Amino acid sequence: MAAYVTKQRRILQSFLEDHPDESLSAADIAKGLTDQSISVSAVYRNLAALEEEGKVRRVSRSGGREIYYQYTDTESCRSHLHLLCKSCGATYHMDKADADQLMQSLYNHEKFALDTVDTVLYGTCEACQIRERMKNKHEKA
Amino acid sequence: MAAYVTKQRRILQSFLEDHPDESLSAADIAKGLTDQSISVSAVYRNLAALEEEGKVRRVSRSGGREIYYQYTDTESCRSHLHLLCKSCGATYHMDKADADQLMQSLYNHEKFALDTVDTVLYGTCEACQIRERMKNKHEKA
DNA sequence: CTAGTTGCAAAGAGTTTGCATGGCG
DNA sequence: CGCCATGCAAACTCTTTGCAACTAG
Repeated sequence: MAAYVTKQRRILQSFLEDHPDESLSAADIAKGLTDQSISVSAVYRNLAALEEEGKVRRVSRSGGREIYYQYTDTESCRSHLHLLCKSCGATYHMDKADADQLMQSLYNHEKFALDTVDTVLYGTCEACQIRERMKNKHEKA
Repeated sequence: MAAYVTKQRRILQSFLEDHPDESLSAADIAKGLTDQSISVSAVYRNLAALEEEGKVRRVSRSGGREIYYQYTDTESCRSHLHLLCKSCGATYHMDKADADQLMQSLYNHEKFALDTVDTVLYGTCEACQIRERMKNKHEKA
């Protein structure tokens, strides 16, 4: 699958490493990589490869209208539930105990087996809540 | 927005009413409506209108690769967290108390304000878990 | 050397849109 | 009657693919 470590792959991966846990669209990535020698097709192909390797996670917002790629360096990530801020696109890890409790209650009450890889919880992170509160205040004034 | 109640709109809505809480792709819907007088564009346009009205919810699976529409008759739905079975596509409502507790812990521990409209929890429902267990048993045998 | 990878451009899938016609109220 | 919605086909966006040239190992 990832037999060769090509120049293009290194370019992409190093770009992603500079933006860990951010939500990047394919266009964002392509834009960040203009003037570096990598083609759009290579971006897509390597993104797909990295996704299979588990280093890149594909998420979507607003029911699939927007698609983002997120690079995650750490290995520990796969078992965590992820929180995605709709405002800034940053990803957070949910507290392990909370996640376990959620899975327990889901299983106990609805017999639903939660998939931690596919599930992403959307909302607003603390920084963005504050920012939005300030914006609202200004608008009202 | 939904000024006129046209024949096509009635066709679509009645089809959706026959498939409540199911995950239907645009193609599924179009297929189910061939030989009825409604065009693809009308399907898309009315789907978008129904979504704005809150009667249809757009969800996606596998990071936006697949997009589904779900019809929800009830009004009470908007405040619920939804569980989506990756296997059969059915939607379930999460127990209100569990949802509240989840939102509380998220807020207390990571100051994260969960958005119940955008968030969908993926996993496997009870029926599909049983079905998959049986399948595995047969494959091993 | 030889198989995986690249770039390009063409092909595809899925969805949206412009415009003339038709239908709801 | 006037405005909204429809159907059709063309346009669009995003992504994938075929193929010859290239390059890592």
